[in-house]
Amino acid sequence: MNIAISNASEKPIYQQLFEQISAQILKGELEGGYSLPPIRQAAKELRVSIITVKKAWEELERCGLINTITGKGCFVAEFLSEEMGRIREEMVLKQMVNDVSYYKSFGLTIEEVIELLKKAYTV
Amino acid sequence: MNIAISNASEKPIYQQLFEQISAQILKGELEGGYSLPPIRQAAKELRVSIITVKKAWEELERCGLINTITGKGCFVAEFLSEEMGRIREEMVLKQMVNDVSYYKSFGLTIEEVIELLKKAYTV
DNA sequence: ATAATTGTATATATCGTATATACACAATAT
DNA sequence: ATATTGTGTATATACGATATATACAATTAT
Repeated sequence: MNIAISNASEKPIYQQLFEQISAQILKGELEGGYSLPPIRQAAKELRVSIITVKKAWEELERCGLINTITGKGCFVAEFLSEEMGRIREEMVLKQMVNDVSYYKSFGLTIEEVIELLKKAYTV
Repeated sequence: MNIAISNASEKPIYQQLFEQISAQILKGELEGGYSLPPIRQAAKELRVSIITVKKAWEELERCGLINTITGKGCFVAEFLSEEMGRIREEMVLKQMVNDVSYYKSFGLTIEEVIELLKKAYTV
């Protein structure tokens, strides 16, 4: 499990977990059928409560990215690679629409936003 | 006062207020020296507690966008237009660096992000 | 002076996040 | 079969951020 939790981040821990795992799944880094670490192990490794891990796993389940079976474990769902690409864009776009409303409120044109974005991307 | 509060938004009310007012100031829509509405009036108009308004105004003060004088009111700070542009970019860029980390985590290149951004901008 | 208008401070309620601990289900060893 | 271990689940608690109402202090207008 390759996860970095930041306590400094304004994002809640379960959200950080969710985002990083879902990104790994949708990049194909975690194959379909692969078993996520048991929540106790993940919790211990990340020095976090099992409830927090569970909450993240629940979000993954809700998004159809994993299948949870009580007593067995949590398994990465199977996707065609084109499907993965679509879902990935969908998730990013959804967030982006939110983000963009903020940029727009400052009266920035899309050209200006793109210029700033290039800066932001290199940070 | 031209403000839209959404209770559905995941952003806290005071944050929405802060963002919208600061955008208006930095777009030059609210001129330097202009007096913001008294917190009670703003609170009544927006159907929100005066504490919530105060919290937003405090953030504006902290960012140097307004000057608060007890018993008198809150006044928009004076800026040169080039200064306004700089501050505006600064604020947007700061937020953008945050947003971009999410896009990056999905392994998207900057070109892909720009394409999605164009879509998001038209929504 | 005093009343009205402005921002400020204190105490309270509610909700989301995070936690520990006890519970229930499934697989495995005996 | 059944006891043990490993898995996810549910309940109760703590804490912090957000939002509120009400009382306080400073300024202005009369």
